[in-house]
Amino acid sequence: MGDVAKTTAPEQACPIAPVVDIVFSRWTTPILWTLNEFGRQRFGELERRITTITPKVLTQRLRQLERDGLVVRTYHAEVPPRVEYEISELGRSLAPLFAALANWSVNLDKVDQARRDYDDSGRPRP
Amino acid sequence: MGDVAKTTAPEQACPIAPVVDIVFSRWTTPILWTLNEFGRQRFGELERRITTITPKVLTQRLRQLERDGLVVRTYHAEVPPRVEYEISELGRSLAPLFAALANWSVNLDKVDQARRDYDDSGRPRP
DNA sequence: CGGTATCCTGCAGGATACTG
DNA sequence: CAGTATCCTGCAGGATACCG
Repeated sequence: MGDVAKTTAPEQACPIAPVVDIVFSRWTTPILWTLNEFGRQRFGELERRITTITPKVLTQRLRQLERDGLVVRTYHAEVPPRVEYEISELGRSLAPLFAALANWSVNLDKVDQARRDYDDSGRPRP
Repeated sequence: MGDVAKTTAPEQACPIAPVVDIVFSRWTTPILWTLNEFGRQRFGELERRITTITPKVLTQRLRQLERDGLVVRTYHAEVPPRVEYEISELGRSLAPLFAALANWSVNLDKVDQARRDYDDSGRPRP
């Protein structure tokens, strides 16, 4: 014991921050969601479904997710080449999390209302 | 029916994206977590607990969270001024979500392992 | 088809200084 | 104490072009 001191990560006394970094970094949510919803699919399909992402960024994020073990990449050495991505077992273990997120969506209109209240109550105030 | 076409938000066919934007935008997690853990507290306390955040950014995020109805700000017109922040009812409704996140932390070492495997297996490969 | 390689840009967020 | 006000910078991510 001793060397895995965890270094008490600077910005976070917050134990969930590491998970957030992995799961909710930019673009990862739509990618994982899409893979989870539509199953194994090719690069181009993902590109078409996540309409505003560029191939460069899609590649970057997929690599990151693959490295983190959340996504599995399968390369088929054919002509033309075919690559398929699917969510891994570990990735699938996020499902309850995503479900919880989806459930919380019922509160979105409360957020909207709060924003309206805040905005036309002239805040920020002293 | 009809007018709430949802506009099929460009980047997301993904229904959880809006929640992610609200709850997991930069710094909001440690702030909400801290407020949830240590209860109502003053600006300075938050600043000290979230060690690497600057006052400017802390203010920005707190305002955002206040506007979204997740945090309540109370201003006491004393000398010196005293301001307290606490998590709102709506904010507290995120607790199960955070719990789910915390639970998933058990998988962090799997992620670590996956990274090690990926890295010293010489990937990315064709 | 499934990516790289380059170049470029906006803007989140840091540093620093000041105030009601 | 609890913020603003300024200024400045890095780098995530867009646009575009090309390749095995």
